[in-house]
Amino acid sequence: MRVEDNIKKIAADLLAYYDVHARKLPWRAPPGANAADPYRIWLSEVMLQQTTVAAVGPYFAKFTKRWPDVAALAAEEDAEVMAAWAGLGYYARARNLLACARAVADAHGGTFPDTEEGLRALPGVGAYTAAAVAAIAFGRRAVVVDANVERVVARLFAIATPLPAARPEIRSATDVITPDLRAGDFAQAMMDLGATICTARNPACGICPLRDDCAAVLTADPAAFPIKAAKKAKPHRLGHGWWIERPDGHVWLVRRPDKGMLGGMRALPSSEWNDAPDGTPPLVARWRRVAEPVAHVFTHFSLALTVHHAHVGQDVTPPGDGEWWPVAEIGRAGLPTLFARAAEAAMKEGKKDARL
DNA sequence: TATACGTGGAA
DNA sequence: TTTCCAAGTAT
Repeated sequence: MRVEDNIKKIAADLLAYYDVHARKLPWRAPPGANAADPYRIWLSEVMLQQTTVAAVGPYFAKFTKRWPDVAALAAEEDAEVMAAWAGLGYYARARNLLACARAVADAHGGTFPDTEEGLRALPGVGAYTAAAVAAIAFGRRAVVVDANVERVVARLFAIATPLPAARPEIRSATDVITPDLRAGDFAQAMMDLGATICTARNPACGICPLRDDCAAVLTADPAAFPIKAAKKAKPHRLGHGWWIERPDGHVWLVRRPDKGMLGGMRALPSSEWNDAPDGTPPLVARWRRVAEPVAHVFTHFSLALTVHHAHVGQDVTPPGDGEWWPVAEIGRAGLPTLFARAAEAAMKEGKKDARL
């Protein structure tokens, strides 16, 4: 068989597999439906960045119900969107999501650009997302490379170069096997394959539709591809958080700066997070320390947050910008997971305190 | 090119 | 328990 035929066989095999086994996902137009809605495709792609399908599901449902189109999202207030995103992580995505929605609503007349280049210029839309939306929502031929595609392609061609150095090689190999027609389906098929068969661990090579096309399956350990550079050790940091409660059952919440960890999110006042954080509370009060620090693991460090709890007078205002939030409504504040856990620990401590 | 940036589930 | 990993982007 000629090389070009072999290349075409890969796309043909994969699309045949997809026609039968495509996962049914909320952001995929059902068979026979009208063309995909670019808003829903874009929203799902942003939510899915570094995030599992299972985690995205409820958030996608919530967002599309509350904000059915890009104009509705663009018109929403920042705090509402940030709170709705709380718990999903990587909060820069939520800030960029709003910026992008407003750019589309204002600068593009409410319509998403339909080219990779136009999409790429939007906030929070990188090489992957631009290619994915161009292909899936607009039927463009685009080379879509995410972690699934990287893994599948590295195995198909047994690419021995370690990541991240292998990226250019993987991209051009993906370009070669991407068909002119159905590039969107091809991309989604690659991702389905990577998520269900060509998985990172214990790939199911025995039932893989590309088994006959795969170089790695002929090696001793197909799962070893792609080769990856060793990871750095994760440092451990300490921090303090303060739960300041008023007699009328309100707690003091701050909004974190846009840049940095948990940027733009509501939070408890807290210290810097490092080897030896300053444990000086934001105000003078009778502080109780919650016995067990809240342990939390982020992407590049782990944190033990010591939570402190105090009741203050009704007329007290802690320093800095913030707001009094009803404790009974703390679930609606949109606290990121770390601070949701800290709040939980503080409230537990508060009940103990009340019994004394 | 390397680093910052969340979270929860699986092995 | 620990480690890895999931539809990446911005700087």
